[in-house]
Amino acid sequence: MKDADRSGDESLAEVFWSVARRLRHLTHETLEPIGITPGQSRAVAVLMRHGVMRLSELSEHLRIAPRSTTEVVDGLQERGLVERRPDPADRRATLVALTDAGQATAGAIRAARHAEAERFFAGLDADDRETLARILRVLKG
Amino acid sequence: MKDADRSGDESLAEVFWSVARRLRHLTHETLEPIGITPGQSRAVAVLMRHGVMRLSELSEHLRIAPRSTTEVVDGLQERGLVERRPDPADRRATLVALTDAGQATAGAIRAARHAEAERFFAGLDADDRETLARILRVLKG
DNA sequence: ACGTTATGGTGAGGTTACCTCACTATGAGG
DNA sequence: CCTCATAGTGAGGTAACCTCACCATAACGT
Repeated sequence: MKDADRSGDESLAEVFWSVARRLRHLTHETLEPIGITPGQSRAVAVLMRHGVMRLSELSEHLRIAPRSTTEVVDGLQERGLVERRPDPADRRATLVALTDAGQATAGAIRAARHAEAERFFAGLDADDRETLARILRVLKG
Repeated sequence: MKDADRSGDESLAEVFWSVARRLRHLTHETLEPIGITPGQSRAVAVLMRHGVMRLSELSEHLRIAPRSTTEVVDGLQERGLVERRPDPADRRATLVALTDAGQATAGAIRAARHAEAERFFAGLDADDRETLARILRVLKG
């Protein structure tokens, strides 16, 4: 009865949220052994890809408020994964840089994320994945 | 610069979250004039579709903890959209039913949601929507 | 019929991941 | 050098979840 219902209530948006929910749980599980939150993991990925940057710049990449970025960076700094340095070009600004430990962790995260994606998208063949990517890019706006 | 970056950092999962973010904001906007939260709206939809049910049953439909359902129902009750009644068959249980106002609001929600979906999925043709639905159902697990 | 165990709902309190507002220090333009 | 803008952060708030403990009631085993 429950299982029958569970496919019952669903508009496209509803299904989307079901999937989001599953992905969120999976991500949480994946990241927990590494001792990092999803938000922190995103920040590490950005820093890995683009290198040292200002806090404000990081918040643009993450698309969250600057104040929220402060918190993410605080968390990473506590874990010794990033460091703050003064920006020599602007004494108001703070640069955020991955430490060596941070770069090592970034590798671990990448591997874990990759494995997670494999598990999550296991039901889809290459065509479906590509189609999904295309459609999502449209919806991203 | 921002816009260029915004297409930069993205695995399939990242894009998925971007879309989720956009949908969340849009939904919030849609529901705000009606004075209802997204969670409450989901509950109303379930009640509209399946009629009177126990709180515990509602929490299964919503896939949230029973305690959380209590809160959603509290909110709806405050707004006069649902009422609680004792279950004649089990004195421990509480039935949740839409009031007349609740049913009227459900109609308004449906219309608003529909318009929202139109806006959100505007970039997709019928084929793409169907494909997306199929893929998401797979990912839902 | 009666003690044990399970279930339905909720109080209390916590978490996560965001937010806004106000403030300080600094920079930049007229 | 005075005014206005910008970078980061303290303080405090919110939404939507969660667990744990508890009470009332029900269901079961003997």
